[in-house]
Amino acid sequence: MVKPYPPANTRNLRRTRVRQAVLSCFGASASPLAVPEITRALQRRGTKVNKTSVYRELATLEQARIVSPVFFDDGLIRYELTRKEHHHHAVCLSCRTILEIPLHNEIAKIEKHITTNTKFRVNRHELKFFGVCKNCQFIKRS
Amino acid sequence: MVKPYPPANTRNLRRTRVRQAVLSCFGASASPLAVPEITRALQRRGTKVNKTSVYRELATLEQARIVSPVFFDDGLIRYELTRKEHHHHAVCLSCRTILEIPLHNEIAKIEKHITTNTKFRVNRHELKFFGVCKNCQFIKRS
DNA sequence: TTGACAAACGCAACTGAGTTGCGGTAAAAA
DNA sequence: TTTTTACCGCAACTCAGTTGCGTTTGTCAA
Repeated sequence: MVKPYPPANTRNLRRTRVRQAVLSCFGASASPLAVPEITRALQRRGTKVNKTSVYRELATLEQARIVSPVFFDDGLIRYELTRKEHHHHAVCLSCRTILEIPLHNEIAKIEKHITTNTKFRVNRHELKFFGVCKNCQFIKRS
Repeated sequence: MVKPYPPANTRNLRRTRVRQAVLSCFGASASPLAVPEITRALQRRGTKVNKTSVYRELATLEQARIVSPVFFDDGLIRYELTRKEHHHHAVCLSCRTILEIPLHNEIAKIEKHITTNTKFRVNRHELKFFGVCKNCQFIKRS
């Protein structure tokens, strides 16, 4: 299990059926997950959960800093376990696998450049790459 | 009017009421526009348009390379007039204004770095900044 | 162990973006 | 003017995400 950072606010977080089920999905997946994916995954393994509960569970886990939202271009709100190190994502357009790419220093430099040049105060950024992963480059497509 | 790039495929594009109305919105706005925004803007000025027509119009304009989609984190698909120069966006979280920031070389360097290190072939990327623009930094909030 | 209380849950109904099918309208060519 | 077909509007739909509300359940204190 990955340790959350910053220290999660787990006060008042009960050990419940839905919570454990949702967290187990994150433990089993390398990629960020959206509600429909979580719901389907749990249904497949026979765990019945209401979608409203999953939405609320993710809101709770986000507030507790246990998960963080990730946005791609399909309109879904995905979540991943909160990490200490800021990182970026590379989405394989063939198999939809999501690679993690840490680029802390490079972007920090760019942010400084923007602030000094345009007076826009940058709070946060989002950077993602779309392309084809190592594996899929060697797979013939029908 | 900004010249589109690459050269737009305007064959079979008729000069119609909805098309002119939608294009006029892009001419009047510095920020990327989503369908609900376009529809509301046109209604405000008394131009009645069906939302389905606007969706289809944007699909047509995108295929003709006249507009390009832009994605932020609110789930809406926005569009802007296609530009020759690739650029990035900075979203002011206070007034929702969208600044344009060209960073061509910096990101190209990073992409090369990724390809050589991870063998992930990058097709395109998306980079956006969120923060407070120059103007809003000097406005007191209630 | 039990009772109380708040957190958590499920259900139904809703919102709002985006899509589809189809029949009617109109721009532009013949 | 006629013909062709791009374009348009309407109704009905899908699907992610939200809200209200009544019920269940985990936890803690007595």
